[in-house]
Amino acid sequence: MTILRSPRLADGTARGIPDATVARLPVYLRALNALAEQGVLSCASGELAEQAGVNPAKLRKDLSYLGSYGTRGVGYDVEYLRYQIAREMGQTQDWDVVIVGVGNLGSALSAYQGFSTRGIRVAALVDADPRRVGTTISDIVVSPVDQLGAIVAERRISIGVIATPGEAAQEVADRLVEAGITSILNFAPALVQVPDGVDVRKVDLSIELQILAYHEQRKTSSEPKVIEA
Amino acid sequence: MTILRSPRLADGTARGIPDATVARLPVYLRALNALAEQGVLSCASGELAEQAGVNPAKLRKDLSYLGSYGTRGVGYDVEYLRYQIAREMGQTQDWDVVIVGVGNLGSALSAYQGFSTRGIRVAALVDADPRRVGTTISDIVVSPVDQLGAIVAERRISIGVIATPGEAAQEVADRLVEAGITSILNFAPALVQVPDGVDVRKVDLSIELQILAYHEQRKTSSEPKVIEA
DNA sequence: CTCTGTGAAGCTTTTCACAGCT
DNA sequence: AGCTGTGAAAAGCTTCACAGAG
Repeated sequence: MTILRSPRLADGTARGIPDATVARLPVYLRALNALAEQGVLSCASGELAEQAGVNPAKLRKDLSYLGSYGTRGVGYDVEYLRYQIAREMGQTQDWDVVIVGVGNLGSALSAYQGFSTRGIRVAALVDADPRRVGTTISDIVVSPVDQLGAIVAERRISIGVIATPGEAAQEVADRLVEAGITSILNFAPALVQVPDGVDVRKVDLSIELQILAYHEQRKTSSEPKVIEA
Repeated sequence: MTILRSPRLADGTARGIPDATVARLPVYLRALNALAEQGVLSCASGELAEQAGVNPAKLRKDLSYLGSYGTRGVGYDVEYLRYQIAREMGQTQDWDVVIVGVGNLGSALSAYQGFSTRGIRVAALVDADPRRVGTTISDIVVSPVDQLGAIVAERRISIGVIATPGEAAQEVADRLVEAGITSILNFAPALVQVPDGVDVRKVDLSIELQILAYHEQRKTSSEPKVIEA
């Protein structure tokens, strides 16, 4: 898991945006799209921040890493800012992804409506189970794992999604890396080891619920704050 | 979105574990389970940290917020530590959750194998579409939205999962809150507003891929680092 | 000697508050 | 006057390095 960092390079365009900011830029993009749909042409940091669910100062600081795209005394041009963020995020092109594992989760991801409007295209599906190979899911024919290399090369895919059970995750990651994938989104409840230069992000569905359960427990158990004599 | 914080209370048991630590405790729990399955009875912070994919110092610091459960010169008793973390996380009980929206994602979540072993039980499914109401998914009959209050009260559910399209998210959140839910996991690509005292966590599938795409873009574009004359 | 538990240092992220542009 | 862009302060998180228990 390599997360490239270079806090602030002093060359032409400002480079090296903090991770926390990168994670929020897609949120701003969505907020700007919502405003654009409502016909809003221009907005102040406060309005955009509200749409995005962040504090206005944080929003301005985040945007300042990209450049000075606002107008003092006025605010931001919705369309212009939208384009600038999209460009910075690499969203002026579409990104093809391959999903490995077409069980319930993999199938749900293949059908997910939210991807296409965010520059993500599910380009290929792969599964190890011969009974699933050849079936069609969301208009895509499922390929066998051993064709991964060919698919990735032919379609120039650089992002892979692991949607298999935890036990298979490491082997799938190895195959993805071998096939030339350099970014992996891992939904399997397992750590995967990858060589330098390959990024991995992990989404763990149980962990999110476990964190909520923790807070839930504290809400109910800490209510009677009795001081003992 | 209320995230309760109280950095360090000086009462009996150490209270107020940092958010970052809470988010990692389930990872340690999984690592400990893996070690227990391999028959390992005791382990040092280094081994456990490796299993969990973190730095040993961070692991020890995290555990120190719970208490002193290790033995100097030796390490941690796997079973004992597992129990202590589980207790802290509220995992000595099972948590019932209700999933709203049984489209592809909701169905996948209902069938997700990883929940049961982590103390999460999908207790009810709800959908607004009358064609889905009454169908059975993963052995659970889908109920109509207007029964949410009754279901939540009867089964004493405190955690709700939103797996609807973005447009429906706010209304679903309102209904969940009205029904008495105090923790929400939101998979819909939209912000939801909730009153104080209700926790919301958000998982956004596109955003994770957009972040990977950003790093991917920089990998390829910054390769030829040519200095101009 | 080994490995934990933890102050202290270092780094990142957030928030404040205001100078400066329009 | 209004709102951005940003240094500087504050808060939070990670890592170091070592005292101290076994």
